[in-house]
Amino acid sequence: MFVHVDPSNGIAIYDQIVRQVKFAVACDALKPGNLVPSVRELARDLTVNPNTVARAYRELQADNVLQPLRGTGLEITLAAPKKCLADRAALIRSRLRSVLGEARQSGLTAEDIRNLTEDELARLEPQGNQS
Amino acid sequence: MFVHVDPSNGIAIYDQIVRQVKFAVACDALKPGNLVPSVRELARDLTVNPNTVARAYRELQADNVLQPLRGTGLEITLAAPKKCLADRAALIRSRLRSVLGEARQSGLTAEDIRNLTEDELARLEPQGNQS
Amino acid sequence: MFVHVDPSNGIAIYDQIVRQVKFAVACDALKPGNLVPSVRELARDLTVNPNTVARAYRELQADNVLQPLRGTGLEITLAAPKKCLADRAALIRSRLRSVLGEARQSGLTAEDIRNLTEDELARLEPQGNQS
Amino acid sequence: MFVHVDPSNGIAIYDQIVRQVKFAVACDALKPGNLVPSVRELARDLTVNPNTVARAYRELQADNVLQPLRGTGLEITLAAPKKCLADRAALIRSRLRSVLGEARQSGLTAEDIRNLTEDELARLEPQGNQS
DNA sequence: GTGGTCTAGACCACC
DNA sequence: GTGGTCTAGACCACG
Repeated sequence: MFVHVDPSNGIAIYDQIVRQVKFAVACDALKPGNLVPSVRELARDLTVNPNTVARAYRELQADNVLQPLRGTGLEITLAAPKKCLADRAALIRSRLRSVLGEARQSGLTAEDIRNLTEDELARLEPQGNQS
Repeated sequence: MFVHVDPSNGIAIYDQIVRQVKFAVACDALKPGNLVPSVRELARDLTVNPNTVARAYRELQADNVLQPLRGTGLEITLAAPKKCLADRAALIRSRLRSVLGEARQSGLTAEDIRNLTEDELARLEPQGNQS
Repeated sequence: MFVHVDPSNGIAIYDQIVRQVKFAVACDALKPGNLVPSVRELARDLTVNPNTVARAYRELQADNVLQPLRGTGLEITLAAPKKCLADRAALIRSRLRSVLGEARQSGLTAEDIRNLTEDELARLEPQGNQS
Repeated sequence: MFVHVDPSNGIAIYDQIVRQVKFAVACDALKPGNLVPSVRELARDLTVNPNTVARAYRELQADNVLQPLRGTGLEITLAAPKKCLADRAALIRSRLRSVLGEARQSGLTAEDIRNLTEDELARLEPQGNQS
């Protein structure tokens, strides 16, 4: 299963589902034409209210990531991978911008920030080396 | 005045006040022993309910940034500057870590991230050049 | 129900609630994962304003005793029992120290204090014999 | 001077003055017939609002610790020493009772409490050995 | 239903 | 004048 939710981490559950579906699409774990689990099935697996799953799927349809397949379920759209990758990149860029802006405001020099970044990149290398 | 709030930016008003006071302390704009504006005065200036300001000040007391002088007002504590600087640094480090982590997960190479960072730093240079 | 408040005993109502919840946790009457009564329910039971209960619960969250389950309620955290027991012990130790210090300052001998203590312990024995 | 106030320790300033005068009387540092400093003088020395000192003296008169000496000032009454000692003893007894009660409620045995008490008494011995 | 935020207005003790 | 507490009632997002 590609979704896990934590009801006590502050992020809305429906939003956790939305993000993880998008992430799975961005990673090619879900490809266009694949069916996502039914609302009831996913709700049971996550021990979550079906309304919550339905809301997540509704948002994913509004975002053109999912589309209904008449009488069958919801499938990943053709446009989804491109969209999810773009969304993710835009999100990262905006978060990076905001944290760098705050860092500068706090009096860190550009050099300080480069060093911090290298530190953190070095910590990340060993594991997720998808580059 | 060192506080401005935007009631429609998603962040709770009381929290905007908390953050800005801490920021002002971190910047030495507010020093230990200084009195912050009274609850009523700040509420009037921000056209916000006094309870909202009081809540912000209460949280700042819980964080040991403000200290009551009975019948007189609230003053910045001696420990505040150290605390606010440390908080700010820790916050930036953790946010940087999380955004870099996500960037790597999304398949960006360390080099991609360095380039993105340099782009954003270059955009920030002209203005807030406090380094 | 594990909370009773006395609006006229000098201690703020929200603080009475905070203390009693912590006490209930320290006594294992509330265990990690248990939900506390909803803000509105407890407010009704105590015939107190919901904001007052909400404030108490907010402080308990700040103290890492309660944790929100979005849309569901507030649960006792895993760390709560340890924290509440430690808090209580530390509180008692510090109060005992301060009263003994004052007693000595007032010219009571160690023996006087021992006698006073035994008197009071004897008065307490019959009732709350939880030892 | 026998009074020191800390405006930021949570206890009302007027109350700090009241307590310290009573304590000085209980210790024989102030004896019946001694004059206390004038309101203005004490207010200047403590850099405190004269109203605050006046209020403290008013309470001390109400408690029959001070009495006006026509056109001269306020003097310690004859009854003051006995009263201050008794007050202090009563206060200590009630605080001891409350902390012991809480300790028992928390599950400490009488023996635990005796040990705690001995520990704290031992810590106090070296210094204030007025017994 | 749940908690979170905000407004409005009251009363208190303290300086 | 100051902060602290409490009440009352509104609106929001979430499940």
